[in-house]
Amino acid sequence: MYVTIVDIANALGLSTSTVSRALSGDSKNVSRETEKMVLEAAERMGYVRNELAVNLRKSRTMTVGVLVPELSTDFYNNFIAQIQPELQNLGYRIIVALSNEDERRERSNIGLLSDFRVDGILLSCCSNTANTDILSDLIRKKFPLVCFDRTIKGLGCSCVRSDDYKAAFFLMEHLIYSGRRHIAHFAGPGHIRNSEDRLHAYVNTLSKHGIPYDPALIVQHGLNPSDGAEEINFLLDQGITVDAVFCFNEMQAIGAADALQKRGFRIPEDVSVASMYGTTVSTLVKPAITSVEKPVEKMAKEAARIIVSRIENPDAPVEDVVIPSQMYIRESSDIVFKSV
Amino acid sequence: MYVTIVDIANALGLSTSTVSRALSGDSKNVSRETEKMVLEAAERMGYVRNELAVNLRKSRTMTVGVLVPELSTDFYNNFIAQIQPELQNLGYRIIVALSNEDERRERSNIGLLSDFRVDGILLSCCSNTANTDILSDLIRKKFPLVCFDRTIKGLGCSCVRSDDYKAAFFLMEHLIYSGRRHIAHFAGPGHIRNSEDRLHAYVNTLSKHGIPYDPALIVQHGLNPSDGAEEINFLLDQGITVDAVFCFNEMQAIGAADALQKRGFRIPEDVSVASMYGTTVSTLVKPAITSVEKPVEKMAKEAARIIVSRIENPDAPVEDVVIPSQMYIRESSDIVFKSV
DNA sequence: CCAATTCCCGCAAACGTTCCCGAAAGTATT
DNA sequence: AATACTTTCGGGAACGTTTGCGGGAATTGG
Repeated sequence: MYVTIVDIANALGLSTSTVSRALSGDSKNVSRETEKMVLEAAERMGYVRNELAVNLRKSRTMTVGVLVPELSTDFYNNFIAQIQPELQNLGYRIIVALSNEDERRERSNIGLLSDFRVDGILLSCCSNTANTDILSDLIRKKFPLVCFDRTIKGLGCSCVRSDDYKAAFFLMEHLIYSGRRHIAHFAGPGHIRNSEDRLHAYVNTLSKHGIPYDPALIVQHGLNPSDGAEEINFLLDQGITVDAVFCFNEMQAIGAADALQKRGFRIPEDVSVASMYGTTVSTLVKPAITSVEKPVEKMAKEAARIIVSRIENPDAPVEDVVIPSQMYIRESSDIVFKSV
Repeated sequence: MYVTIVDIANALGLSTSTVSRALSGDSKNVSRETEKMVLEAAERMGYVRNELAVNLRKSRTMTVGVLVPELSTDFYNNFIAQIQPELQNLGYRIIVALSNEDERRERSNIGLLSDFRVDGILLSCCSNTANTDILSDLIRKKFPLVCFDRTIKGLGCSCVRSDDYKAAFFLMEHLIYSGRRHIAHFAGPGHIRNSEDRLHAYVNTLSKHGIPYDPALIVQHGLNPSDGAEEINFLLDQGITVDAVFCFNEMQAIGAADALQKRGFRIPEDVSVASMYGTTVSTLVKPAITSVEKPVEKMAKEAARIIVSRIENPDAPVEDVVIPSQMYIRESSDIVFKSV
């Protein structure tokens, strides 16, 4: 079906070695003329090189697997869109696998990727990844693994993440400076580092500004708009006073804002809403949601750099790069603007 | 680095053939005991089978390439999320490549996928795909290729798409039945079938209802919110009367709605806005945008079925399945509701 | 007890490359 | 003119697996 270097060699009366060398541009081991001849024949005969055989021989695939929990968030598909050309420039292709926030599928995907002999894996674990045995196994074997965005504590692998703590801190200070005292926090899934960082920031910012910390204001439920609505209603139904909501993600914030408006609250006059890591959706919605944005391009660049450095040198030092985010104050919390 | 069947064979004093057979469950050529022995040894020694070698030997990769123009739209990432388990059930894995709406990258990605010897390609071409020579080449070679969503006319390959014509038709009738006569159309990129179908539906629905067709009401610009805003402003600045906007996509519609409101128009009282193929964003925005929704799961199911049928039988008949969509009337055009 | 099956298993070739090694010829150095 | 080096090429093993073929041992039937 396909034409191989053997066919070319036969057609030209050369050996496969020479053809192989000509094709891979090993110019100092093959004469100008034969090289040209081979290249032309290859073109004419419609040769496409079989990467399978190359990889088998070289035991490298020049491929990195990107394993993400989902693709529906802007962050992940932007990240993938950014990292692909980045790695392509470095000579690597990517293969994307997704776990749909299901730990079992995450495990099976890791198996799939290593079956495929990818040279490295870029991982953002799913929200309920509990047992990290396969991961530590990979790391022990010095397999190039780098975590991004959602990282796991105590796993001795390189990771690139945004500075959740600082971002959450600034967001909280913004709310506090605009006069809010009863700030609810809709938390994220328990064990991933991001949730913890944000929660710590929440607590610490309150204490820094001498605002009493009330555990009842922290709700942990889900990540969708409907969850956000439920969470705010849960608080209000108990008669708890809330003048600001600090959400784990954009979707929660949108749902909460909607529910608040339905109950007659004005945003931001009565209640401010802010969220971590908004995307374009935050700007399209009314009111537009105040949020911090993750520096996707930078994260992709760093992740690409680190993974190939690990691939090319398994003993490269473990890196933990954190990349600062940018806050965008929008209508949902822009009290100063409104009061002017 | 990795343990192979040779290692297992040596450790057990067997031949590689036997080990291979035991591992691949060829139970009638290997005794119960040896099979058990091999399986245990494999487990114990941490054997993972090298798919590269398998594929080289079998000249199959059990992989289908999914080539999409982008990942940021809900449709594409949903499609991928849906098709992955679908194909996994059929024994295939997927590798995702994206062209970023760039024809050159599309071409190079097709090269990449065929280098990789994927068994088939699922393609949604990018908006400016002009020369289809490589595609017809693939088809001529009986390479399993199926187009989805964005299809190209005259290419003799199987495709699965939604019924753009009918969907656009119903959307238009909905606008007309609610009393609209000056309906603008924000068109899509020229040569892809979808744009054409929608435009035809636009024209035909008007004529069916005896509404004069005014070319000035058709604008073709871009696909983003800002484009939608520009397009509506372009019309209004000329003094053209518009009482409804029929958009190619959701983002245009959101931008247009926003621009209309900024100019003091009420939606839907003064102007209705409707769009093809909205996603959850359409429901989050205010006003929520009336749209038709693509049946992603069904499309993914069909695409999976067709591609493997072609892989397993290259002479399978060419199929062109169209899948009906569902209209959701939302605030942006819900005049009946408002007037009651 | 012999012939015909059946059951296991090993041998070796094959998939399409790459790359080490050596051969032959030419070129430069002494 | 002998030596050393360079250039160009072919031979052949190797990557890890599958699989057709053949053969010896065990089982069966008469």
